[in-house]
Amino acid sequence: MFSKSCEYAIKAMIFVAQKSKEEVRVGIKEIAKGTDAPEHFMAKIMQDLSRRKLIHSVKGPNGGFYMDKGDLRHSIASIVKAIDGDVLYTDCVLGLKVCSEKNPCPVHFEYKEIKKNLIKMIEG
Amino acid sequence: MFSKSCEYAIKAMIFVAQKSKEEVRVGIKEIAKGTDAPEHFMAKIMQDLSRRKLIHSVKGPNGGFYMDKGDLRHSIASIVKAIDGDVLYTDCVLGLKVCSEKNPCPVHFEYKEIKKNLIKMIEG
DNA sequence: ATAAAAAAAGATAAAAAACTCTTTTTATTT
DNA sequence: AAATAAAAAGAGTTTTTTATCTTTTTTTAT
Repeated sequence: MFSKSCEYAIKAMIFVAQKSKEEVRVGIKEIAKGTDAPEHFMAKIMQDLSRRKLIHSVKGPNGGFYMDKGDLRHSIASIVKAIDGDVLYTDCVLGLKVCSEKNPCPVHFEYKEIKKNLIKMIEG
Repeated sequence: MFSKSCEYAIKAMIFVAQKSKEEVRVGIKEIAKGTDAPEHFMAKIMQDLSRRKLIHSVKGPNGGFYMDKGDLRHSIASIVKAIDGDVLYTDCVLGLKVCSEKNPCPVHFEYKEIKKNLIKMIEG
């Protein structure tokens, strides 16, 4: 459903969110350990999330990642969009290039409902 | 959601199913063309499907792939299971290793319903 | 200055996708 | 029957993508 990167990103955001409630900044090592993800891979993902303003970071000693009030309001959907793009929103489940209301794939209309729920889920 | 192989497999099965209604056997080339998939990659997938008895094949001149009455009754689910295994059935959407009723991920219960519908969709 | 941290760039490894070549089977032709 | 050719089956290689690791740079508190 989601890429590895995206799964790690979601885990990391949840992890940092919890720490941020305690007003604590967390370093990449701690995040990697707390989500059992490979440290350097996670580092790259955190950079992405920070570049896309889903999370805050401060460099230097005592630095680390944290989320402010605004960041905490972000949905899982915004993480997914940031990392995987919006394929979930736009693409046919069966991967057909031509799949639309007028030219539907065999599961088009059934999936339409499911997709709606999926989106509701990650935006909730 | 599904792997490329799986998407191709589904397309191929639909393609062959249509032809089989006309009592026609189709060769790998025709299948590849009809689904715009790479021919040799598709060949491998068709071998898989045939090995797993989801489709029939005959070698030699005028040979090709076809589906009998029984094959036509197969659901998309059986194709997915044959190619991708049953990750869809068993794994956590967020990819958590520990995710269960007792130890649920943040979307566990919401996804539970969605998964039910997804399964209904591909088994229908 | 020093050291601790993230940011950035780029290399390597693993997995998935795509391709090539060889073998086996079998209907058709001679 | 034997030879031929058409097709799938199978084994193995290359390419592409995704995931992971390494090294260097920048920032900043001490």
